[in-house]
Amino acid sequence: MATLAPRTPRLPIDEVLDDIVAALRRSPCAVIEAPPGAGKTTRVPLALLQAGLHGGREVLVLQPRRLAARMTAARVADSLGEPLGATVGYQVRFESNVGPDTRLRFITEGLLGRKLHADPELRDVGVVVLDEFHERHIDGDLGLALLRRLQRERRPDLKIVVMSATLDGAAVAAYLSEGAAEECARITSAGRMFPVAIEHLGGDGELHSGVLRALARLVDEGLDGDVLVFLPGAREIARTAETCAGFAAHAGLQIFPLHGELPPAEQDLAVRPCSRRKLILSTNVAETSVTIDGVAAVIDGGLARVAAHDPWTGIPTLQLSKISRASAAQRAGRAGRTRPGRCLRLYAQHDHDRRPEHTPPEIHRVDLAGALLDLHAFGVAEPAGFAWFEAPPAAALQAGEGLLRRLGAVGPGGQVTDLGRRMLAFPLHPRLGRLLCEGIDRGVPGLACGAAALLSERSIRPAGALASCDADADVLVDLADLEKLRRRGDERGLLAGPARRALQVRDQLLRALPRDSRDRSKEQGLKEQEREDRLRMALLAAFPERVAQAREDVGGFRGLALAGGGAARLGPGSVVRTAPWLLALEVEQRREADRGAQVLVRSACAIEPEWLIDQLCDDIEERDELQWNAARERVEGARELRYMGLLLERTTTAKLPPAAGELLRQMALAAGPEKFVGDAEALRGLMARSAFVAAHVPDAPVVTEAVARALLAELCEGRTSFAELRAADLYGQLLARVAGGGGLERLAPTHVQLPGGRRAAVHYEPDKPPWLASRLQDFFGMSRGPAVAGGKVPLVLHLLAPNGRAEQVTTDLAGFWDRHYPEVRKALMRRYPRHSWPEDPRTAAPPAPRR
DNA sequence: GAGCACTGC
Repeated sequence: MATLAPRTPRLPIDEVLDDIVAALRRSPCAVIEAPPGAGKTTRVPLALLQAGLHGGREVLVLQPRRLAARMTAARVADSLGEPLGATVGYQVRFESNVGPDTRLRFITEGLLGRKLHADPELRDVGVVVLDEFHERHIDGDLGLALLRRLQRERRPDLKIVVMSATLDGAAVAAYLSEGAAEECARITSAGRMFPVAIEHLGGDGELHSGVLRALARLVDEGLDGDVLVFLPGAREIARTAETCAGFAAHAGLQIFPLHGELPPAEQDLAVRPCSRRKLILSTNVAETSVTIDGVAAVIDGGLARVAAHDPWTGIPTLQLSKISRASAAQRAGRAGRTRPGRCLRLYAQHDHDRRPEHTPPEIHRVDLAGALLDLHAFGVAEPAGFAWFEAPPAAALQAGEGLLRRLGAVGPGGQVTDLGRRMLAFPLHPRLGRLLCEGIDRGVPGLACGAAALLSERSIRPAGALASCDADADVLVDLADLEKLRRRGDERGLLAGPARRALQVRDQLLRALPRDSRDRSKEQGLKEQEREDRLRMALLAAFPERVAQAREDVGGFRGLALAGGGAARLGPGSVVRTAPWLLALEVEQRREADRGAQVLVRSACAIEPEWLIDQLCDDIEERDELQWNAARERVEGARELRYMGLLLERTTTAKLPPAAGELLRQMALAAGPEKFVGDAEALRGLMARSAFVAAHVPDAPVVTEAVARALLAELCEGRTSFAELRAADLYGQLLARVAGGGGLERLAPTHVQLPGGRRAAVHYEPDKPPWLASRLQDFFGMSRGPAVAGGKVPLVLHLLAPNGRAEQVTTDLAGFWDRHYPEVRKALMRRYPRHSWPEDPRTAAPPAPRR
């Protein structure tokens, strides 16, 4: 048996290694809490192996990141004086270094799911260690739940060890003990960190000038070492670099930007020791993924961009938010790795103290479709009843399940369909799995592999690159450039790293194709236009609800109306410049403090409206009964109704096959398409606001999707009208609970009645001053907040005519605003007591915090 | 004036 080389230094965790081993002999599970510097990653797995707890099988160590899996494996192998791939090995995507004698295997969290699909009993594994569990990635959460289930049902001998730096270990221990014969053991260790002196500088003014002030202070007070600055994004980094350039040069500091889009060589520059003192301007990469030695001081801007997923629209969001206290502590700790340090926070102490303790774990934020498909494949028919470590929000579960049904991956009984099984064979999001299956069925597997690779990895073009042509799809142009890169090494206009990674993923997908679809000669025999059309149809199957219709340009951008409701803009990098109908493939809803919510489409694909009808008819006509039900659900779903309205504009029911035509006709007869569209959207808004209210107001009435659907059914059958619904106070009640008064609901309808009896969907165009718009958005959840400019409230109304056509009208509701501002102000004062709220918004400056 | 960080046979 391998033993530690004598030169290995002692670490704090060594004090408790015997306790850990003893505990695991008694109990099947253990939780180890040890702060950074304790040495848990390098010592604990090895100690378990040396104690023989693995029973001759493997010890599997889960890491959140590939780099960590590789590096720690190398360090542990080195501590044994062995090469990698002997006793100690690692395995990450595209790369593996293990041998026949390997007993300690470091893998990424994402690989565990793949291993479980290959061998549901994990027969080669004796111990699983989940490292850095406090980061709470969805793969880690899901991994823990699946391992617990496996241990209880089929592998009582399997040992589960959870290691965490800052997490409250009690919750994990309770989860692992719940209903078990043996309690889960809990062991804590000291860490090894140097003290960091933290100061709060308060923050008014902009980030970049705040950084300069803090830097000047550090230099003034005798800075000795490097400075690490945390900023939310590349844009802020560039701005701060500009602002600090002169001072830094004067103080002998060299500036290094550090963020994810930089090529590895430039990232290395920021991390490596340097002859001059460094000023490193970094995003969150430096919080967990990259460690930098020699940092004497941290300047923390207190902000980060947080990615999430909006279950109500199915659109990914990117929101600038305040970091949690745990995250702030982690950032400060970066100054105390090798010596005592300082941390200057660009926000006030009271601001810090009021922040949430932890960043919400991924399971509360992200799209669950992939995780849910895995669960179904592991035999969990009802994910809502699954023993999650922490259950995801009900709305997200419903959205994920809905998407899986719609993609045809899961049937109504929660069983994985044949199509779903085929999708599971690929390491891709279910949408992209469907894209590949559809590409195979339509005879273009090669093109589909390329498109799926591009859509699953980060963009291959620099941010801000402008469209170079007018084409049918961004992925098609990207694929042509990837081909140039592959054939001739031509990197022009591309980001070399991401482009090569996309090629690597594409090749992996090509290898994963079923044997009988690997022959690409037939595909290559097709005319180019035919091939591309087939790919675009496959994309429609993968993104069925992301249909969009072009509208007039807004501020130089192509305006889009989304089938699911709401407006979007086509990014300037997209090549889809003229197509009237398209798919929004890569979408992002941004919300920044100083401007309203914006939906930006970065990657699009032109489609023919007839395909929409074809797709619907396919679902209705050609599939079995389960599919028929799914299609019916699709048509009946509130979101679909607007989509149906758009469809009805372009076609008549006469062109449809009988069943589809009948369904459409019945629905159209029930209320008329314009009513459909209006009421469905209003209901969706109601649910969104209700969810928002429920999150902020204890005991608020909640309108669940079931209730909303029931109401919708009543509307469709003519038993009630939207006006009655509103009169019944459900809608007003909810808003009143937040706003504390009547009248406000009239500021937030998604629809209004116009003179002449026309209905209009309302989209508030955010304008200056933006601060009020962003505050109001908090009230109305998903709806765009109104804004005030010089006393005028400009509103952009998308009028939906009975034929489904939308027209855009800008109007001015200044008088309306004047009548209601006092109520709004009262509510704002209650909600944001630390700010002073002007009597008259027309003359007001942005609110300043009260001293 | 428009792109946080990760990850998968």
